[in-house]
Amino acid sequence: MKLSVKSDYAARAVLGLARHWPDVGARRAEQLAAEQGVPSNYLVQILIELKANRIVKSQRGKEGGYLLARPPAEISFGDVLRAVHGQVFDSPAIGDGQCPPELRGAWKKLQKALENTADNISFQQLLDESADKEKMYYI
Amino acid sequence: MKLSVKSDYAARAVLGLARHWPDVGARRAEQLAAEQGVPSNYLVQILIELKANRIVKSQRGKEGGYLLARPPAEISFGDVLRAVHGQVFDSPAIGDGQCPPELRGAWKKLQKALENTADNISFQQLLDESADKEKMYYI
DNA sequence: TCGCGCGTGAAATTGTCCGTCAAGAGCGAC
DNA sequence: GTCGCTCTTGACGGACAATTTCACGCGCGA
Repeated sequence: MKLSVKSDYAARAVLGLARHWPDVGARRAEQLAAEQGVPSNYLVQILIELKANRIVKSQRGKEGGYLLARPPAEISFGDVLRAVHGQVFDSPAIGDGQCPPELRGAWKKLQKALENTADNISFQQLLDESADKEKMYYI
Repeated sequence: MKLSVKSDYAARAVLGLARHWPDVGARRAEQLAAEQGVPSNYLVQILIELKANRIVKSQRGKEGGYLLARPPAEISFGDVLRAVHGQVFDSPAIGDGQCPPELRGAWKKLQKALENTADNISFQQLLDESADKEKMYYI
């Protein structure tokens, strides 16, 4: 029900990187953290998890930093959520044999609904939204 | 996002009570707890919250106990979830001014999806499901 | 008035989240 | 090769919520 700030931070970081796609240069973690209002030491941990799930890539050394591992259109909200938590949605009831089967079905329905929604939001869409909004201001 | 066992316990309790609707007698908390595999002292607290939200009623004294406050058809999963936690879905991002508006929109989309799904599952449906299943075994 | 079961709050325990820190390892520049 | 920059990794600790148990007061029927 209540999701952690971690997922929020992760989404912000990915969006921050997506805004520079397909820029060649990598972005430093600290810079990204400052820009998104996230404690940098914490963001680093999140970025590592994102990297383990092939959502971002990293580059060491001078001029190093992070960049997206694939185009924003191929990264969904669900991907990011699954990267930082194990799953998009989890209820102890689903794995509990004591739970009546009707209830388990209900929990799974909620799970499906959330996963489908999350998987259908790509970061490309978010970029397009902000682009549209700018255009509106422009007119 | 992992939701707590509390919501699971609450759902089980309501379903347990719904199975006896519209029986007149109240069901004792301890009996309900044993039947659903829930620590009884914890269940009592949950029942109090459910009562505060007009989902169940209580009766004191001998022959006392709990019973549904309204027909199972008028109790949704969303009602129960809102009773035990404050909201069905909450992200710190939604109330955070630092969060880019596109992201806030995305979080709200998830929120809406979950709430709609939860509100569209009534406990009457769950009762019907289990009835259907029994019928299938019967054939 | 007595017994039964609800009502309520407090305490103990546990676990997870959030954030920080420090030492290690790879890459490029010189 | 050495130096500086940056990621990498693991550990640590306080804060906070979830889970559970306990103790005692209250209301209802017999």
